[in-house]
Amino acid sequence: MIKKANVTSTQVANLAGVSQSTVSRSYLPESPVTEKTRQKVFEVAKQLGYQPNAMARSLITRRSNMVGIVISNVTTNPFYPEVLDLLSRKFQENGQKVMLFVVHRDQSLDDILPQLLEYQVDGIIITAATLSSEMSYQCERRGTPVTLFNRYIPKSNASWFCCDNKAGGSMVAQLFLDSRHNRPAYLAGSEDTTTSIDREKGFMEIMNKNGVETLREVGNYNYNDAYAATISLMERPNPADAIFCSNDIMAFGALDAIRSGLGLKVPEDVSIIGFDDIPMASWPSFNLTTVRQPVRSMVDASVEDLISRINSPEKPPNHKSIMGEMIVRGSSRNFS
Amino acid sequence: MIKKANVTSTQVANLAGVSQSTVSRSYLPESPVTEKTRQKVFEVAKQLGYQPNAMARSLITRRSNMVGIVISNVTTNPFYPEVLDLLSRKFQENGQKVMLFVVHRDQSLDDILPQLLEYQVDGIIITAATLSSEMSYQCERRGTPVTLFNRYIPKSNASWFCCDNKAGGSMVAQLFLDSRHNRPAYLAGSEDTTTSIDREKGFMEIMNKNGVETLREVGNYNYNDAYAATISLMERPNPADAIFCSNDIMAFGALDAIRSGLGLKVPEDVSIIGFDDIPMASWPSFNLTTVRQPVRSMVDASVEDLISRINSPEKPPNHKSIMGEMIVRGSSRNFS
DNA sequence: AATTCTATTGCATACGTATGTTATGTTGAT
DNA sequence: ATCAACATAACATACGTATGCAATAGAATT
Repeated sequence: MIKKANVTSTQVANLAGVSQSTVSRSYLPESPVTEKTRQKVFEVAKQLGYQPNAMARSLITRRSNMVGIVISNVTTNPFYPEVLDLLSRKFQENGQKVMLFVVHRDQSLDDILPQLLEYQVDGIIITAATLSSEMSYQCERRGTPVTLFNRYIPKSNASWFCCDNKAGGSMVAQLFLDSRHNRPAYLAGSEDTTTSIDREKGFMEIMNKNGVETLREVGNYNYNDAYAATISLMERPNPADAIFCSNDIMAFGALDAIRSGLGLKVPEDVSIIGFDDIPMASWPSFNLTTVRQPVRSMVDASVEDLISRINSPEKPPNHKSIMGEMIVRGSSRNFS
Repeated sequence: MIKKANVTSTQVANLAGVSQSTVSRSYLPESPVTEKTRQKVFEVAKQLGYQPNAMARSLITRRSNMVGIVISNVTTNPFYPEVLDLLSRKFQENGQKVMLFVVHRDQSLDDILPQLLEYQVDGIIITAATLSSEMSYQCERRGTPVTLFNRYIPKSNASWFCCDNKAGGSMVAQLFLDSRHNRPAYLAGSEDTTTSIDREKGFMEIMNKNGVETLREVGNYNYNDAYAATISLMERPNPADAIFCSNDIMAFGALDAIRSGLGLKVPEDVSIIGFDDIPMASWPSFNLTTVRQPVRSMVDASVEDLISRINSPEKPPNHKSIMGEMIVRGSSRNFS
């Protein structure tokens, strides 16, 4: 239960024959301390194994240099590990440590954000979950900026950076129409996510404009549900000839359902298009046509926004939708 | 640059007409404070939006309730997101916050661990990277326990919990022999990892014992290298009829190389066996025979070990190898 | 050599909480 | 009514650092 006592700046000071404040200043880059004394301090510090205590420092400076990342679906969708990887790398480059929370369906953000605030994080990035107005208010009151990644909330003072999901959905619809499909289907992700809602909106807008009737099923952004939904989509009397899956993982489920499950061919019998362009999409097994999310731009924008609002709390939140790119591969047919 | 001033326990105390220490004690479960005053304190706290400051608390208690997780390969191997998910969930259940570092090939642990120590983490879990003896010493000096996940280091005071990789390799070899393969190959992961080394050791031990000559290539634990290595393995005059891939992702690369790249059949022409049993392995596209790592047991053991050593720093480190399980699917042939 | 000025250093305090020790109030017994 | 005994609350201090201000030393100028 008893932890070893830490080496403190005072101990270093005593042994080096200087004051504690001089030790402290030795670690601040542009503090007025002679190179000679700084060297002496470092020497003693090394000898004692001294390292500044970030908690004590944060207490004084009111900056923890920690940001909170709230993420989910880390195991069900490879898109999120990639996001996490990029986010954390970018924060590290900016000298920010990352406090991570992986949330599950049974957890509420309202239980997690207070923990981040207790630990005085300088800012919070939230992806794959939504923010209650109560929590939004708590963060605002504390002056802790919040940035949403691929999510948005109508009335809040959070920033958000999204892929232009609606435009992405429209691009897919247009491609289906251009390649003469006439029985398209939308395979929705989780119904309560803005990503799935917006992709559907963009998709339907084009289909409606062209008077094309569209099928619909729900795959909840996971492989198994998508597999089942695809079977039911194809066993109708008048089955789909093109399926837009709201993410790549569902597209893989659809592919497997069609090929292994039903013995049909892609894209001859059905075209499949996904969303995300995760690395696996380019594997020969899948060779998936999909809308590539501009992950890097989205991450860069999110991190830069958060850091800039950390440094200038008076700045207003920012919002931006970034265009995705259609990556045409072999799972969608060209013409008929 | 100026952060809003926090609400402090002193402010709550003043408004509630009690002392600061009483406010503090109100938040400690079994402190002697009347229910009536505690309620009054909470009421005022809520009104002011007060929340205890975890940094100040840690400074006093010498416990941060934070653990460090160091991980890598988060984007290249779905096994690690799963590990991360389980680890972080388990720590959350135990009231520990997670400070995350995602390391890349160009980063050294020696730059990362000091940052964790600065932030006074109570303990550290390292996966997918190896620990220098210098850093091991630094952690020991600080009394910060370190637990390695699926890695081990001969001389150090770190705990470690691994899959029994050697036994796993032997199981695969035995299965190949039982099903009458006579031209086996080992597709290695990254050469400097104990996981790949041990799996190879177990595999080769059985093969040598039975006097079976074995091919070898390196796939560096990634899809693309494995794809290329498999091609070269199969284009020899006397190609392999069974490939043991040191993880599932490489097995997928091998599968794609054999089927899409070479137009051969699995398992008719070649049997493929992987290692990990990530969720994708059971997808119809792959239907991969593989050795399932006991992730949950490994995570449970690691977390419990770390927490117990946090609470009792005098405890010695623990080591354990946990048996994996052979999951037979369609990518390996039964008999010939 | 005396004086002024500047570059370093030391002193004292603050950050927000936890906790050992002392003081206060309350209860019950005599 | 007095006093002991106990349950609560207040007081004071410590955790390890950063930083404004005062003090000092050293250099530069006359």
